[in-house]
Formats: sequence, C-alpha cells, structure tokens
Amino acid sequence: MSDPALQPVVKEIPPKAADLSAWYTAVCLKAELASYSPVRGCVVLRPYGYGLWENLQKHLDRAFKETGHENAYFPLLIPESLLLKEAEHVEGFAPEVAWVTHGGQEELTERLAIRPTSEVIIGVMYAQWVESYRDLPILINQWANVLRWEKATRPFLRTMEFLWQEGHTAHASAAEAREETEKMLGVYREFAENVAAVPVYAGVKSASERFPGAVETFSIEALMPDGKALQSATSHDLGQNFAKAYDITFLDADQQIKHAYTTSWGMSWRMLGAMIMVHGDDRGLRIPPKMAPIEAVFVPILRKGDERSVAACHDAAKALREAGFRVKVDDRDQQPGWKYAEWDVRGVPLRIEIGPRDVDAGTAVLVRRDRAKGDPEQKITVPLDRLAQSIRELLDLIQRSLYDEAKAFLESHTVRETERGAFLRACKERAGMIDIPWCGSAACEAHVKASTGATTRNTRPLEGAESLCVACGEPATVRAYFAQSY
RNA sequence: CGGGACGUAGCUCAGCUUGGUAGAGCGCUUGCUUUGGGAGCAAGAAGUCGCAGGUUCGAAUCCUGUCGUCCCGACCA
Repeated sequence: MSDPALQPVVKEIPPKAADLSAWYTAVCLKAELASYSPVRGCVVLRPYGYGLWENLQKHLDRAFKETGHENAYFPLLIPESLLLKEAEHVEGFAPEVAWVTHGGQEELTERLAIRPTSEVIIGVMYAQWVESYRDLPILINQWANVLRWEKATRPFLRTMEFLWQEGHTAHASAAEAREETEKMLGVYREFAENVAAVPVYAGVKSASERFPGAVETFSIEALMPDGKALQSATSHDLGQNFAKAYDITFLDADQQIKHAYTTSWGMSWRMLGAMIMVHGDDRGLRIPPKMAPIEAVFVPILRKGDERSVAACHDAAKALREAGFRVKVDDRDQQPGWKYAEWDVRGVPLRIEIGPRDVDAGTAVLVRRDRAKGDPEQKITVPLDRLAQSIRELLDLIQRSLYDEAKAFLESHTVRETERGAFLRACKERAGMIDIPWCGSAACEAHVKASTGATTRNTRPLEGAESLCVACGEPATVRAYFAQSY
C-alpha cells in the first residue's frame, strides 16, 4: 500500500478495470446518485441522480411529443381478474408480481397487483375509449414507477421499484402498429447515442427473449466494459393479442368490427446505469454534457486577502445561466484540490477555475473531465468575454468525444465469428458482441446459453452471403449478436 | 431461490480465535493559519457493535433465528 501506484486514484472508489461491480456500486453511492434504503432492493434516487433522470425525461419527452404522443397517468393497482386475461403475459410476469391483499384491517375479496407494467390497465381503458376507426390511433405515454419482485438487485440496473416511461398505442392496422414500434425504437436509439452518448445495436429479439404477449420485441443493446450486454430499451409490437384479451375493438370504415393492433415501449432508469458504466473512469463518473445536471462548475481560487475570484465566478455564472447553461459556483470553504476531486467523482463535464492571476488577466481556465490529468488537451485558458462560446464548443467536443470513445470500444469488441469453437469460446469469455449468422431456433439458443451463459441480444436480416448458423450448422435465417447480459 | 462472504462512529476497517463493559484512520464541529489536484495546528462531538432470542455472574466476542448488502450461479421486459 505504500506504493503510490497501488493507491486508488479516488478515495473509496476501486479501479474500474479490476472489479467493475465494486467500482459501479461505489460510484453510484459516492457521486450521490443513489442511496440504499431500508426497503430491500429499492434505492433512493438522490437529487443529483434525479437530475440525470430529469434530463433523460426532458429529451425523451420532447421526442415523444414530436412523434405525436401525449402523456397520461394510469392506476398503480391492477385487479387480479383483469391481469389474468392475457395468458402469456400473466405467465411471464407472475413470478415478479407483488400483491395487495388488505385494505386497512379488511381482507380484499379480490387481490390487487402492483403494476409490473401497464399493458393490462391501459388496455382495459383503451377498450372503453375506442369505438370507431376514427378514434385511432391512440398515442399515449406514461411516466411512472413499476414494481417487480426481483431476487438480486443493483442500483439502476435492476431494482424492485424503478422509474420508467411506458408508451402504449393502439392502431387500426398491423402495418401501422409495426411502423410505430420501429419508430419508437429509433427514438430510443437516437436518445442513447446522441444524448447519453451510448452506442447501441438495435434489432429484433429472439422468441425466447420476447416480451410476454408480444408478437415481436425490438431492443437496443449496449455493451458494458466487462463484455456483458445491457438491454437499454425495448419496443413491442403486441399485434392483436392484448386487443383480443381486453376487447379493444372498433368499427372500421368497411363496417366490420375489428380488433385494434397495439404497441408498448419503454426505457427505464437502467439507461442511467448503462451511461455510468460506459463512460466512467477511475476518478468516478463522466457524464455526457447533454445529460449533466451541472454542465460546468466554477472553482474560485483564493489568495490571502484576495477574494475577487469569488465575485468573478458569480458574475460569469450569472451570464452563463442567462445564456442557458447549467452551471454552479462551488464557493464552499474547501481546498481547490478537494473540490476538483469531488466534481471529478460526480462527473461534471467542465470545470472553470478562476484565480487571482485570471482576474488580473480577464481569463478563466477550462478543464475537461473527459481528459486525463496531464493531457495537454485537459486545460485551456480563455478570455472571460469569450467564455460562453468556449464552453459551448468544449461541451460539444466532450459530448462527441465520449461517444466516439464508447463507439470505438463497441466496435473493437464486436467480433464476427465464422467457426463454432471460436464462437463458443468468445461467448464464454465475454469477448463482447459476438456477431454470427444464426438459425433462429430456440433450441440452438438454449444450447449456447447452457454451455456459455450467452444468449442472443438481438437480430437483424442476413447480409446476403451467409448460409449456415455458426452455432449449430442449420441454415441461417438472421444475423444475431450473442453476449452474456445483465 | 442455491453456494460463498460480510454487517462495529458518517466512511473504510481493527477488536471476536482464548467472553470482562468501545478503538484507529478519514470525515464532522469550533478557532487560527491556508487555498492553481483531496492542506496544517489545536480543541471537541459522535457508536443501544444490523435486529431478536439463547448460554453466562458478565456477550461486539459463543449458539440459534431473522433482516440487509456484496460476489458466483439460477431466474428475469
């Protein structure tokens, strides 16, 4: 422990590469994103973590509105009799449903499920609202919490109660529903890559990974530093399954009564977990600027008897706020180095140092969080009257740089295998996204899972030349990414 | 849900083997000096040892149960 090289860079955060799990948990807690609570498997989302969630909401909500959706809110509790109507759905969720059995001292005649997802209660309401093809489509999103009785939990990645949004739409035709499903998958992909700076593979889930009750499930999948994949959002084409179970019918223009076609799609705070793992380093979080609750933090440097820098920071911060930036002045009574370390842990993209020398010169020092200490690109000095432009440019640069870094990792850890032995080895060793022509059979997938722990993450059409499944030798029907998953 | 580890001050942990009434570092409070990568000195506050039983004159320590956290596996939109 006396060797400085063996000391952790940040107190109480272990090196990321050595033990991703320990690093991840420590960062979530030390950056004050979340706290464990007295409730098993449930975390408190602290203000800084909630700031991340609000930025996710802001961007996604705008995208939902732009694609014609409206927000609404449905009940938390679902009567058991309603839940039982879609057999596959019930079977899929039964092990994870929590039940309300009493109201006060009185035992209920019918148990109430705490929603694990809201297809049921929303489907029941849509059945009441839809009569004519003129009532379609219904395009509604809900921001909500849901509860699933999980056995093993980790902050954001899997918690019993979690925050998410769930879109639920009903359409007059299968084609329109499918179009909606794919459109929202695109919205998620756009968000993940352009806002959270997390590159993903978008595609179709295999039958065994499909949402219970869906005709087709699409997902975006991100790759974590340990080579495991993380499903970051899903979009489901539910066909007429739920419409038939919950009687969502309409009189079409041809005077025939028809069942509607429904979709559902969701992204949860798990996306934050992906962002944390993909970008973080040994100093803590690195938050992409578009997601950062604080884009830049001012650290004034004092000199005995000279506190001009504090006022200079506040003045500059005020101007930046008026220009639309999210900035903070850290004027606490602490050493600058202490503050640097703390804001590093919390992943603020830019630090702005103003000291006596800067006050005299009318400048500020900008320090990029995405660059290492000692990197010549880490610090630049800019004139105060150009601060807004400089920050705008740097934030854009950091946003792009984080994405490029993650993209390079994904690409260098996406391996196209053509030989069975090498394929199975890559799956077992968590080499990343293992890309093969695949037969699409559940038995083949189950066999790969049993011998390596990996499953298909998602699939896409063949590129043309491939003919046989690398895993089993049967004719290939799609290309698939295999990986172990969170 | 199976296998393993852990739970002592806000944090990281020592003490437990061999029972005797609570410790360290960091953090926190106050004052002074400091401040361009986790400052220094001085004084001070802070823990029903996760919880519940049991054994014992006496339990952080031994036994049982329980709750929680982490790791591996199983399961899991």
